[in-house]
Amino acid sequence: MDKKKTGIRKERIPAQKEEEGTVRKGPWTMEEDLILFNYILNHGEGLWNSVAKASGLKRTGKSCRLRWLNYLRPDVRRGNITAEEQLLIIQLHAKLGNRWSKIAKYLPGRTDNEIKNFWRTKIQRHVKFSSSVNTINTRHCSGNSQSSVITATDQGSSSKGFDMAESLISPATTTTSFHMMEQSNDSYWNVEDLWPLQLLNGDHQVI
DNA sequence: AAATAGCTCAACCGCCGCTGG
DNA sequence: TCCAGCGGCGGTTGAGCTATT
Repeated sequence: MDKKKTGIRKERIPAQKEEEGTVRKGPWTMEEDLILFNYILNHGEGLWNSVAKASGLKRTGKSCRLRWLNYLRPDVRRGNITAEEQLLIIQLHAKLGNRWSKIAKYLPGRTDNEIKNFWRTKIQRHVKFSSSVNTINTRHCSGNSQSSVITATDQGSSSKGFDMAESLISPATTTTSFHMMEQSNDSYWNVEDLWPLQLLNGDHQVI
């Protein structure tokens, strides 16, 4: 979305006093990204609590891990989920259910968060819409959570998932439901932007 | 032009499983 | 065996954006 071009999002939580020991929450700043990026480049992934402490970021280890995995990782791909990927997601979801991290493993460069968001915003809405219009037969698809429409409780349901995948990827639906996939690939600052900056080796200098 | 409804997605929360002491 | 710490995961939230009225 273009919102990403507009700069850093407003703090979700009102700017906290930067007291010693307080944990920062909300959107990451470019400076924080750079620090984390440099740190992981130099020390590698893992031991996230140590990363959080040693890097000087006032973030939790979890937050650092999430930021790295979902955004900073060099191999992360953003936006433009292809029709093939959509099909794969649908098929895998039919097999695996809401195992987003498992599904993500089959989609190199895609994060579980991205797939989860994709499913919720695109597929689930589509299914809801379709079921209300076409009364899709979902008798065999039992829900296992509030947010799940199709699940893998029935391991033999993969073919059903495939049926739905075909229906979703059909040209008609592709042009209607999926044309909104044309989203921008950029963000506030691209990860690529951090590569030259990492030469600064984490001295917090931001151009 | 303004209001508002709808959509997207980054980030948080809470739970669970694993591991080491 | 129990417990604490940690990482990983799935669900949820809400800010910011776009589209529509």
